[in-house]
Amino acid sequence: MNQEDTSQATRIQVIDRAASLLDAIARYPDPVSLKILAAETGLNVSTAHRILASLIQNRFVEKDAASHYRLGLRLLQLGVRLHGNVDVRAIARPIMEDLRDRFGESVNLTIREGDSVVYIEKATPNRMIHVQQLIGARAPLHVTAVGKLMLGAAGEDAIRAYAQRTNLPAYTRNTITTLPGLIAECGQALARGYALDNEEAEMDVGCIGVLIHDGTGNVSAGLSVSAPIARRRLEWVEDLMEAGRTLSAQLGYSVQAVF
Amino acid sequence: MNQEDTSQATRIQVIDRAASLLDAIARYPDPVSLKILAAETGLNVSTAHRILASLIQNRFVEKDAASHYRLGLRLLQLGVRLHGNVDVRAIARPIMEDLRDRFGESVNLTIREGDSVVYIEKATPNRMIHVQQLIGARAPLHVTAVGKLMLGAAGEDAIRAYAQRTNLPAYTRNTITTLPGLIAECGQALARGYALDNEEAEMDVGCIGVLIHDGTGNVSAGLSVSAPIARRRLEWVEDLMEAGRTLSAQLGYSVQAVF
DNA sequence: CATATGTTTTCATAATACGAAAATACGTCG
DNA sequence: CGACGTATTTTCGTATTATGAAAACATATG
Repeated sequence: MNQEDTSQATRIQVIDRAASLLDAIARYPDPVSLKILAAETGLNVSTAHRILASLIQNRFVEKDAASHYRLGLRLLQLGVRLHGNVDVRAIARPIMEDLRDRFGESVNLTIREGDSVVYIEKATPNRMIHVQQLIGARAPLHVTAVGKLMLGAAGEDAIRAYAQRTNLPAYTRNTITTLPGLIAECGQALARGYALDNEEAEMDVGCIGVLIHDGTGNVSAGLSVSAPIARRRLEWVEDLMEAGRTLSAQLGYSVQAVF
Repeated sequence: MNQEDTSQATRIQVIDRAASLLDAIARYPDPVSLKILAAETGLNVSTAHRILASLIQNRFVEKDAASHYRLGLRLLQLGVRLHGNVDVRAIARPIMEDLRDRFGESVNLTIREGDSVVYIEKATPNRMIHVQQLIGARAPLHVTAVGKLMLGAAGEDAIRAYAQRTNLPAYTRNTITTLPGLIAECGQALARGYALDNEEAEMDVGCIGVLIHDGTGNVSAGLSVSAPIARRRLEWVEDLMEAGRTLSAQLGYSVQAVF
């Protein structure tokens, strides 16, 4: 009598519903009415109302004078406390700002989650035209510079498994969609220490990415510059790699292991 | 048979429990075991396990190889999309960084929530010793510079009600704990356009704060510098007020209304 | 003022989340 | 290596809990 369960495990209905309400609210830039939220989530109005009331009590949601709902501050409070990443972000910020000023382009910090990279921090320049990435946004590994490095670091078997799972969907006509092509690209990128994204995620956008390692030697994040393809300069590679080394060092990474 | 309900309204058990699990996880800097989480929240292990599994499916929580739990990226994703405040933060950041460089001290952006101010953005200097405020942290209105301005802007009746509700708890020996004292202080602060905090929240910490207004003329946030009291300079007041005016203007506030 | 539209509350009911206990996994020490 | 202690995960009958239809209430609209 229920819809197919996305992942077969035992789900908790209310939590799934609460999550979809939060998503629905997030989708709108302005506070949203109960009516709309109920419609968007397919919930009965009274159910939606009750769940929202509970979310309000827990400060995940706020309600304004007109009974319109918006996200609550508890989310911010929890969001900035994300394990470990909080350190990377704090440490990375000055470095990112420096790069942004040097290049005059957007600099992003990403981490891997599943088969995606997630943007966790950004520094954007004051130019009219620059590449904008929303914090929390995601992109598949094989269409981003940092993602390809992460795949390379994960090894050939992992790349095969990734390709199998995702089928390497194309985002632009430059997206790498063949397994041999991806393996070659990731390996090469890893070997030279940086990766390029030549309009593979979006036309007219080019990136350069490097990996960040933490104290235990694991890949903990990725640092990248994104620019309109015509403005991207390969001269940035050196600065970017240097910044990556600095950041990794500040996280306790020592390069010795390589030799 | 149940515990007293904190707020008499109809609560949803699972959501309350999920929220307290999230809080428990947030309390620890490192990933936490199920055992501990169950103990902290007073939940049955199997219940905690089930709820956590659901939170994981919804990406609010992650589980590492050792079955230890940490906060998930969905929180970040949602946290940065907070209505409206997202604008203030984005617009304020460069201004805050400028002030930080000018003063060499921590600059904070706060908003009011209930009887507290909540820190929503900060810019910290590179000095060894500086005042640290965690984003999402809270402080009562009457012990902070910005809070006193907000009280002043809310009017004398509101101050009375606030005093009644909170009883004006003392945080240091400088905290204002009398109603007449608070009314006088808030009124004066509002009139001159800035407020001081002279070690009222924490000994050795002094602040200067100003209000930020949005396009509709409402108080939307507060901007403040925090410094070790010995380093705080009243000369900063002008710069800070100017920054506040700039920020308010960028949010669409026009001063004309005052006259 | 009447009508329409949206929000909030109520309440009987069925479905849902509960938790004790069993099963499984993981270490650790003799 | 095997046996014991500890933590995690799964199972399953049951009672509690969340559900949603409908009624009451609030707010806009013509």
